[in-house]
Amino acid sequence: MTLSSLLEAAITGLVRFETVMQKEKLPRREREKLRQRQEILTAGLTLFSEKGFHNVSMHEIAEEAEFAIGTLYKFFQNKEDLYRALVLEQCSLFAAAFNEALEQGEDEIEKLRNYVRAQYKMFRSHLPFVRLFIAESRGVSYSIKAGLDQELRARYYRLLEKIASVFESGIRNKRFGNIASPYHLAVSLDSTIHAFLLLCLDEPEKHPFPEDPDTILNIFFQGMLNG
Amino acid sequence: MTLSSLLEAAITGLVRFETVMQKEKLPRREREKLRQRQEILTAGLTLFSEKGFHNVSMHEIAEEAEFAIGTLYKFFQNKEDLYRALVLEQCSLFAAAFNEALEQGEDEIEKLRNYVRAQYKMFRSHLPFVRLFIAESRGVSYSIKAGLDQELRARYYRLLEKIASVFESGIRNKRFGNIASPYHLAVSLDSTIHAFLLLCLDEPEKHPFPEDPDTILNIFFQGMLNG
DNA sequence: ACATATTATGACGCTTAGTTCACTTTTAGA
DNA sequence: TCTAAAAGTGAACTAAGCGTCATAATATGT
Repeated sequence: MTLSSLLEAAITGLVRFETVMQKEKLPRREREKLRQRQEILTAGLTLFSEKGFHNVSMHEIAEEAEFAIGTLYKFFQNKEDLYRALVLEQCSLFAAAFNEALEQGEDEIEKLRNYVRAQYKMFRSHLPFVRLFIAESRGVSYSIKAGLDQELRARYYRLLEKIASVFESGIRNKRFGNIASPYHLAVSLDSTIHAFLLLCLDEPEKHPFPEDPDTILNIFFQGMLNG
Repeated sequence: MTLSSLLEAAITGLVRFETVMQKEKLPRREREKLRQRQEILTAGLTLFSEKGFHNVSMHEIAEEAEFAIGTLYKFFQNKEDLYRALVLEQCSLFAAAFNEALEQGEDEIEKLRNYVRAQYKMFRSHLPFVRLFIAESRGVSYSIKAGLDQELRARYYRLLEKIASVFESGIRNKRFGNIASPYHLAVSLDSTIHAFLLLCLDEPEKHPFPEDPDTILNIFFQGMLNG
């Protein structure tokens, strides 16, 4: 397995990056390179999340990562390439966590609870990336969007389908009432979770994220219409 | 009433811009200036929404608006100032429409229906701005964020409070069950509407926005838990 | 019609930042 | 130890675009 195919796999979301780094027995030099690459990405993440894509220069990233500018260009074709790699890698972590959560759990309700928990957990443990992503995953550059947004959007739709399939299965076996299309329910649940996380990001003490996932889920589980 | 105070009012969202332009009897030259200003803003909106803040130059805006660059600087201190004015003006239109919607309607349910309808209506009639806002309201530049984001966030929180008050009143007079805090319900409803609109923006034929507002509202009105 | 004030213009200066590449340093094998 | 290849470096090149300001055009009042 070559370095580039490993990177490819990591980027595609098949393998977690850490796993790649630890498990595979690459020649020492290759492992070293991979670690350096990672350090550059980390520096980039830090800076991008603090100041935004357009307000961070390659010089800054180089300085933060303690490399010369030229070195960055040994790893990444250009600034966009670096950014793209960074975002895709992080997104893969998120995707893996969410997919896993939706597969764990006895019944549909438990799967959904796990999903809410996973969102919160990833959110908390990856704040810089969350900030970066929320801030400008969509607005960075229309040329980046072309390559990156498409891939990410496709992934997001896949995730929505997966959530929808949980609702669908719950409706099929009568655990849930058939109050709306599974897809609509998925969209609604997911956006609600995000909204709560966003508010929490803004002012954690004013809008704390509910510890109990049912605080959110009950909005969907219990109807509010009387009479 | 001076020009600047009128602009101030328009920006603060107290008066619609068109109203300002038509009703008030300003000296001819002043009205002319206002129209020119508006033309520049429109040019800016078009370009920003197509290419994003950082990929549009002042030269381009000048060309699109058919003015010389220097002229833009007679109206706006700099590029950020222009952008800020643009966003605030558009946001005021949205705020006015949403607030009005939430005030019209016999009961709480009708108010919420009106709100959903208003969101869709504004969305459809202001697509360029929607695109711009979604794409990079947050990621433009951290210096803009400071001034603009704060103001807009405050407005958004006010809107959420207003939606929450509708839920609260509905719960108080027993029309709604007390299944979650009014604020949580507001957050959830609003984010759901946005999510639907967003999907619709991406692929209108695949994710059409539901004509009937109850398609969305029923997710909240009718609980889905059986047994 | 003329003079003066106001407004519009766009070539140019200056800064910033992405990228390159000739050179230095390090590594690895003979 | 020596040498060739690989990796690392950062000064310098280049491009882009913001904002200025001296000048031209236009409007206003006499």
